[in-house]
Amino acid sequence: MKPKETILALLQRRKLRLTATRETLIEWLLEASRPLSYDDAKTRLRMDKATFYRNMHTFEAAGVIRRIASDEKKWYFELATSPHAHLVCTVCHRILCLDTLPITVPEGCSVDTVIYKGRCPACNA
Amino acid sequence: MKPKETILALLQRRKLRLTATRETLIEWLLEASRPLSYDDAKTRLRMDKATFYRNMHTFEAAGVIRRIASDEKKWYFELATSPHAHLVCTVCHRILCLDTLPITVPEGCSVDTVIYKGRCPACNA
DNA sequence: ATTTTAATGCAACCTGGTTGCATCTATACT
DNA sequence: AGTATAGATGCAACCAGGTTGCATTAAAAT
Repeated sequence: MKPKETILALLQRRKLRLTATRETLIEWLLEASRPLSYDDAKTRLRMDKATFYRNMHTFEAAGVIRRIASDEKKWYFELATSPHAHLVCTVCHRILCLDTLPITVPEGCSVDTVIYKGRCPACNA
Repeated sequence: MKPKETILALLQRRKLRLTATRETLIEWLLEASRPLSYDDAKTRLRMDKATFYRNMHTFEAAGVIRRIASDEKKWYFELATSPHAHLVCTVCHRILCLDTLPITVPEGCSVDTVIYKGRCPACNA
C-alpha cells in the first residue's frame, strides 16, 4: 500500500490543493480494509456530502481511488490498489475485497472487474 | 423458457390476480433478450411506475423474476431462467446475459451470481 | 502581504424508487 | 348473473443518495 505521502504528492502533481479535508479522506481510505461509502464516512469524518463526493470524483480522476456500486444504490470507494474482485454481501450489504481475480473473459467483451454476489463469511455462518 | 401460460398459472397459484397489466409485463419480459428497466418499460408499456415496481416486487417474491442492480442506480429485471452471469457494460450501461457460470467460490462465502464489469462486444469494437 | 483560483458548506435540486390513499376490478360467494 | 371483498391500479406526495449553484474561505502563486 502506498504511504500517505506518496498519494498526497500524486495529488499535488495534478495541481490539486492539499487541504485538511483531503488529508483526512486519504488517511481514512488508507485505514479501511474494505470499500467505504459516504454513510461510513459521515460518522467518523465531519464533512459536507457535496465536499465528500466532489473529492471522490477528483480522486477518481487522479487515479487514486476506484468506485464500486453497491446493491443498495450507494457508491463505495477504495484506494486504487492492484485490481481485485469484490463480494457484495446480499445480507449485510458490505463489500469485501477478494484475492482471486479469476477468469475466462466472455467472448468479445473486455472485463475490468468482477463482482460476486452472495453471502460474506459472517452472514454465511 | 417457460411459456406465458405456465408463468401466469404460477402467479395464480400464489393467489395473485391475473390483470391485463401483469399479462403485458410477462409478455414483455418473455420477449426480452436482456434484463430491462422501468425506463425500458415505459416507452413500450403505458403504466404507472408505482404499478411497475410493485409488480416487480410481487413477481420477485413469487420467484418469477430476478433483479440486477445497474451501475447507474437503476434496477433491471429478467425472468428467473437458469442462473447465469451478467456483463454490465461500463460504456452503454446495458446488461448482457452470459452463458458462462464460472468459478471458484471465495473461501467462506456462498455465491449466488457473478457480475462482470467491462465493455460489451458492441462497445468494445 | 496580496492576489488568484480552487475547495468548501449550505441549500436547492435531480432522479430512481417507494408509500398513502382513493378508486377500480378480478375473483369468490350466493 | 349479481354482489361483496380483498387485491391491483394511478396519482401525488414523499424519500434517499447524489449533484449543482453560489457565496465564502483558504491554498499557493506572486
